[in-house]
Parts: sequence; C-alpha cells; structure tokens
Amino acid sequence: MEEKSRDFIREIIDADLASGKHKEITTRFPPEPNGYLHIGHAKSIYTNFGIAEEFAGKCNLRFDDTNPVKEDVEYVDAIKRDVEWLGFKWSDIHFASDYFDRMYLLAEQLITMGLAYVCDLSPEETKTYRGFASKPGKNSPYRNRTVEENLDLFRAMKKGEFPQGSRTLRAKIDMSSPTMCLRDPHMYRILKKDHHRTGNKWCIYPMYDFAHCLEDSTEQITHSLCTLEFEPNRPLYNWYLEKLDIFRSRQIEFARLNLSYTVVSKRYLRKLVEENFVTGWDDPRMPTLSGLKRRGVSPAAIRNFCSVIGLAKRNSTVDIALLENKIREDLNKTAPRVMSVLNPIKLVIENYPADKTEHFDYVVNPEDESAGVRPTPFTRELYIERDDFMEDPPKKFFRMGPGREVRLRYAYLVTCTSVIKDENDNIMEIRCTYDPDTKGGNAPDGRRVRGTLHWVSADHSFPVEVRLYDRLFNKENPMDNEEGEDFTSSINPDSLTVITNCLVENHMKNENPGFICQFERKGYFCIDPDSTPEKMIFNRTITLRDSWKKKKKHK
RNA sequence: UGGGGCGUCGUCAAAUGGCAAGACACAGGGUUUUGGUCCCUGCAUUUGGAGGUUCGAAUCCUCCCGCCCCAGCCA
Repeated sequence: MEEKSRDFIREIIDADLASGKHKEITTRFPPEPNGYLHIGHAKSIYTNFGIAEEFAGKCNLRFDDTNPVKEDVEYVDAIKRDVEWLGFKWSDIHFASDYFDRMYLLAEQLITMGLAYVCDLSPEETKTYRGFASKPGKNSPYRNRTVEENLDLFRAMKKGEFPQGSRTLRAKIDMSSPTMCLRDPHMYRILKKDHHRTGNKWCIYPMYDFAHCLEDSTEQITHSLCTLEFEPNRPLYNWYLEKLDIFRSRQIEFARLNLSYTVVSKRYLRKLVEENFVTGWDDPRMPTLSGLKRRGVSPAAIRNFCSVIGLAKRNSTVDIALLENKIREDLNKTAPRVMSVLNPIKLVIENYPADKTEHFDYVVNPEDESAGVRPTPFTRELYIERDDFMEDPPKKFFRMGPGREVRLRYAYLVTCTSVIKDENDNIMEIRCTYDPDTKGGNAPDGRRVRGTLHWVSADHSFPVEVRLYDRLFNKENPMDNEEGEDFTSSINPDSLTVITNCLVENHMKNENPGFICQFERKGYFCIDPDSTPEKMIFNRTITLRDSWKKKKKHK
C-alpha cells in the first residue's frame, strides 16, 4: 500500500473519528445560485464530496439562497447539472430558503434571550457606529430595547410594516471587539423582493453569518469546509451555535484556487459574459465547468487536477500548465484518433490509379488496445497539412520537401516530385509518387523515414469549421494591471481563431456534439453544440505537446 | 494600524525533533508509423531573515521581515 500524505482537513477528520467525536461525517457543498460554477468550485466540490466518499460519510448539495436580489433558478439548474457532470452524487439536496421558518424562530429565541435587538440605524449611521479596526465602535442607541419591544418590532418587520432598509435585526455581542464581525452583526435585513423559491412569503432575509451556521447545524454537517476568507467569521459562526445550543458543526477553512492566466471570480466572469467579451457562461474559453465541458475537457481531468493541487491553507496560484497536463493525460488515454487536415493543400500521387480506393487499418487509440482498428480509405488525390511541406526545408525538418520521402500514416511512403504554383507563386498542389512496396508504411528494404504525415482522401472527407482557442488572458495574473485599467485589458485578442474548410474523415459525420477525439498530430477536439448537419463545428480543447515548435522557438 | 491567517524548488505540495517526498514546468538523452505517448537523467547542501535550545531544527523558543483576509443591511 502506498502511503499517501494527508492534508490537514483529513487529519482533523481522522482525529475526530478516532476520538469518537463523530461516528460518521457529513459535509456539504453550498453554492449561492447567483452564477455558474467554475474551476474554483470544482476544488470545493471535489474536496467536500471526495472527503465524504472517502470516509463513507454524506455530502449534501445546498443552495445558499438567502439573497433574492442576486439569485435565480437558472443558476440552480445549471449548478445541479455541473455537479453531476463532474461525477458526484449528493446525499440530500437542500435550500437555505427551506429553513427560513426555523431561522426566524431561532432569531426570536435570541431576542428572547436578550441576545438580539432591532436596530433603526441607517446603513451610513451603522458604519459610523461600527468604528475602525483600531478603534472600538459605539453601541447603537437601540441596543437596549426590551425583549417585548424587540419581539414586536421584529414581527412587524416580518409582516412588512417597515420600508426596506429602515431596520435590521442585530446580534448583541460586543461593539468593541477587535474582531469586526462580532460588533453586533446584522442577522436580518428588510428586502422587499420576491424570492425565486419562497415567492412573496418573506420580506426579511437572514444574513450569511446567521444563516450559514444554522443551515450546517440543521443538516448536522460535521465538517463545514469553506475558503480562507471566512476565517475571521468563525467566532461568529460558533457564537450562534453556542448561544442557541444546537448541533455544533465545525468550520474549517482552506485556500481557494487561483489559476495562472485565468480569472476565477464570479463577479468578473459575469462581467465577461455581460459585456460580451465571451459568448456566454459556457464559452469554451471560460473557466466555468460548462465552458470547460463545451471545450472538451473531461470531468476526470478536472478531478485529477483537483487531486494533484492538494489542500492547504496558504494562498497560492496554480500553474495552468498543471490543468493542461491533466487534460492531455486523460484525453490521451480515452480519445479516439482521427485524421483531419486543418489547413489543406492537395497532394496528388502521380503513379496511383485514379479509380482505385484502398482501405488501411487505422489504430483507433494506440493507448487503448480495446478500441481496435477501423478502415480508412486511401485514393490518388489527398490533402495534407500545408505546414507539412517546405520548398526549402531546414535540416531538422522531417516532413515533406522537394525530393524528400515521407510516410503517409498507415498508407505508403511517398516522394515529392514537383509543386504546382499559381501566377503569384503560391503553391496550389504538390505532386509525388508512391512506392507500392511500402504498403502500410514500411519499406521492405528496411530504409527509415523520419516524417509521418496525416492526410485525408479528397473523395472521403468533408469540410468543417474549427475553432482554435488560446488562453483568454495573456497575463499570468490578469488582475495585475496598470492604473486606471481593469482585468479586461489583459484579455488575449487572439483567444479565438476560427478556421473554415478544414477537412475531416467522412465517418465523423456520424458523431454528435460533445464527441471528443484527437486530430492526429494536431490536438484534442470536440464537436460543438453549435454544429448543424450542414456545418460541423469542432472546438480545439488543447494542442498536443509540441517539442518541434519549442525547438523552432529556441533558434 | 486592531484582529484573523500564511511563508519549503519557477509553480503546486509533503516532511508532525532524526537523510528536504512527489507532481507540473524546464533541460538533456532513448524508444517511436502522431516532432504525441512511453522510458531514463538532471533540477532546494537548505525551508522569508537573524539569533537561541538541542548530539541533531523546515519542525521548538525569541525578535524581525513579507504576503493575504476582515471594517456590506454581499456570500
């Protein structure tokens, strides 16, 4: 057995189980339904669901829908889809809004205990009274209302008798606490807004700090895993549970994911969508799960990525190359190979009969023997990649050039005899001859050929559109901008290149959107949902590693 | 600044007083009908810094430095 090192959260759980504090654990993934899930959420999903699975516990999906101003059902549906797509199953599904009645009762309980009061201070006044980090705040003049008065006022708030923003319910803690969130935090605010699930039932809504710990406690979440920015809130989380004397969930914080060349913040992703820098939340350049999916990234690649980045408390930025590596690693094992010529030039085999068609065995996936072989048709007129030919090639160029012999993958060895140009000196066609003794691609005399080119038969291929994607941002940290500029100035203007009239083997006509394959020597591609029977569209998920390109750059 | 956290390779990240793991990236080599995959090699005499304790310190102590979070009726 391999001894895998454990992260600090798993160690805490180990200890809690060993000490008998818990017999079984429960976690939860609690997104606010106000946007689409992204790769940062994937880390949280993987952590919460993964740990639950590992310890044979439970993990709930819970929508933290306490702010109707920003939330919508559109997002809850998308979130469910994305979690399932990533490959996880929740034990129970809940909505914070399902607990509104219970939360309200607990709020009244706190009032009755003399630990909460209705405050009439305006937002501006509240700010003034709060003080600063180094200076204690002042008590609200409404802090000493009687329990009866508070109860009356709070009930009237609930009934909608006061205008929005006029009053709040606050916890009575300590206005001089060095911990800012303990300076009489708000528990409820008046929001005259319909909720996507509770409709017009409520016009007061609980604040995150009050709501979240109650949600966790109600579901008996043993380990409430969240990101580092909630660390200062933990004392308040514990305060509510302790005063109310209900199930004590334990909040544990870990570092959120940052990715180089990527923006991972709902607020900024929204801006990209709303200001049309991308085509939508599922634009293949987006780091959203729906974008990644449309791009052709597999759930397994994302899970493996989450596994390899680890779990710790220090802020860090993961190199996007690590994600790219996991994408390639998974697709290499799973993607069937296909021949496609992105930038075609005609290749005519002068000594091959015009009326002849041969079929060669094409290995569907050399990494997966069970994928088997399929026949691929070969004819006198083919197309090859324009980049695979140079009239005056450098020494290390292994591909086609005048007089050079190369291999056409799985077919024959061919030698370039001439090129045909138009009046502007553009190469229109390449001519070659084939060696009939090299059927399948091997020479009986054992001579070696360095270059192997992919190709398609002119008669057995069809044109498609291909969308080549590059990183959306050209800066390692897109947020690192000059004065007066925001992250949109880091956008890579070449993040999308559309090319048309790429040629693909005919059998691909049978495949549907979402189909992922490797275009041999070119990268991994995926059929886009925008495809129609008339026009198939492929998204390039990612290129293959290219040590030739690297070598060229060095010179 | 008050409080809460965090500093180990270019980037993530282990090591829990006893020989500084691993992955990615990078560099070089081998195999190869994908310039892919795969395989091999190299890549922290030192853990933000300075002292101290100890036979022995990334780990314990003291001081210093740096970075992040909190001061919404957002989450």
